[in-house]
Amino acid sequence: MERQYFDEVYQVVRLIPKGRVTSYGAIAAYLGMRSGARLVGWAMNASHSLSDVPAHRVVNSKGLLTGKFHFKTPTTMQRKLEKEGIVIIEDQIQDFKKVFWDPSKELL
DNA sequence: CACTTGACTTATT
DNA sequence: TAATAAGCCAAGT
Repeated sequence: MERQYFDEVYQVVRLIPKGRVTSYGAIAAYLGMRSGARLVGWAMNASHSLSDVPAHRVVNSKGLLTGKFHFKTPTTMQRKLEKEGIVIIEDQIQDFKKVFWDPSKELL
C-alpha cells in the first residue's frame, strides 16, 4: 500500500477554499506528476473513508462534475457546490475559470 | 503474478 | 475540429 501520493492529494484537496474548485490534473501537477490525474481520481474514490476531504470541489479540466455518481447521491456534489456559491448547469460549472483554484499558483 | 479498470489530461493523427 | 493514442499510479480480478 504505497500511497505516497494519496496523502498529499488529500491535503491539497482539504486546502481548497470554499467556493472554489480545482481539477485532478492541477493537483497532480502540484505533486510533481505530469499526468497522474487518474491517480487523483483513485485517491478521491478512497477518500470516502475520510471526512475532511471535500471531493465535491474536485472536477475535471472542463469543469464538469464527472465524479458526481460516486457520491451518496448523484446530486450531492452539485448541491454542495451550489451551496458554496458555484453555479452549475447540466453538470457544468459556470465561470469555471473564475472559481478555478490552482494550488501551484495560489497556494504557493 | 499479469492484465484490466478507474472521479483524468495532453498530444498526435 | 473531432477522434484516437499514450501516459501516469494504485487497486481489483
